[in-house]
Amino acid sequence: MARPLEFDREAALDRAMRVFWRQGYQAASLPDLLTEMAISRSSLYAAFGDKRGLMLECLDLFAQRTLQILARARDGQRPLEALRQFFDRSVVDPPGGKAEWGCLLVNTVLEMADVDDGLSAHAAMRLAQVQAGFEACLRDAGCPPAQADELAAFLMLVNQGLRVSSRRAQPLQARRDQIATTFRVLSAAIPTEVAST
Amino acid sequence: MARPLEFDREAALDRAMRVFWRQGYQAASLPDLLTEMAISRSSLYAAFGDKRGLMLECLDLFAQRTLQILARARDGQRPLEALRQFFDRSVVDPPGGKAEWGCLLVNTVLEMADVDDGLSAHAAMRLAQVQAGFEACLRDAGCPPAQADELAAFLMLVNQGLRVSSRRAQPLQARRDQIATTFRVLSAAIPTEVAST
DNA sequence: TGCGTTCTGGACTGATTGGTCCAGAATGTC
DNA sequence: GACATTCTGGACCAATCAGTCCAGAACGCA
Repeated sequence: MARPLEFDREAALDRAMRVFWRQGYQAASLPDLLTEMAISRSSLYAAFGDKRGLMLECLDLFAQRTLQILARARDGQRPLEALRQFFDRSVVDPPGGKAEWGCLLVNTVLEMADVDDGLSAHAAMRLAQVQAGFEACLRDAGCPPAQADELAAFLMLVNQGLRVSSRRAQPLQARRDQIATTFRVLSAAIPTEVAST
Repeated sequence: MARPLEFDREAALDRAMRVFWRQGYQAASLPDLLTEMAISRSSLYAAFGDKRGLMLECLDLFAQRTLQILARARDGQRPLEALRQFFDRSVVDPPGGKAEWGCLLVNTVLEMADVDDGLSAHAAMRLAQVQAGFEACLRDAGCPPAQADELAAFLMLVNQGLRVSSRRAQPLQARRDQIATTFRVLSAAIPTEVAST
């Protein structure tokens, strides 16, 4: 054995994720990535395979962090309040990035559909996991399964829409208003015993 | 004067729009565009300037058609029913394209943000016009101005979310369900005199 | 200290990109 | 029919892309 470590793989992956998040997959060139990650070409290929492999790991990392946000919000919080907090956090101060970059998963689903179906589908799959998180949260709130499924799909719709709004250079307040409207509209539509749980 | 016409500019623009719509701006290569448009390189540059100029015209064309759909739906229809019809149509059989391609404006806003801010902003501006169309429709339904503004923003949120869902390979029925949920939730939240107008 | 292994910087490659250019074909006018 | 003008196909260009490769540096072990 010799020369045991190379660089901080985790930190480099985090940096790469930020580049893909901000610029998208295609526009993120190797030089862009290498500069931000502060490693050399050979190191990248040795550690992550190729650009596509790096992207897959970034998608997984982003999804994992998103699920963490949701999990933390659920901790000791009324389920519906947890969901609202999740949206607020995503749109105001996402950890490790800027709200104006939207959501890496949503960005990738759109950008890579019909370009690299595998990448798009992978992002879509992770998005489905987040939706499952919404559903679990609604069940906790006492929603019957059928309604939890329906409303989770609706919340994912709103999540996707918000992430698009985030990239439209709309003022922060406009996005806050959209969240407020969503939950006002939502709480008017679900049984009161759920809304207040 | 000599050699008066060259090719059908309008038809070529329509073909180009489909390529950008399906593949996105960056992934649509000049060869891709030229093949689909069935013209030569020189003709494209003579008629549209460059790839970016062509894209700008495609965005305008897409926006114009989207507004037409909304206008036609409003014609002799209860305003709220017109909106529902607009969403159904967009998600089921958009004219000149496939629902699975989502919305060219939404796709472009996301793809080109932080890559070509001008293009992204142009798409966002057209999207704002569509939102203004929603607002006008709600006013027709008797919404007070403040509420029309708020709900139009909410409907745009749903529109954006639906267009993302369209690219997630979700079955058509799932998207239909999301529309149904949206309007069920929506009609529970607005004054009954508006909902029934 | 010296060996063996692993990592790394940078040169290199072939393919593809958007864009330019020009010779020649096509057409309306006289 | 000849000219002037416009359009078009395809060769061409520089720049950039992702990915490969190798010589040498860096380190652990003995």
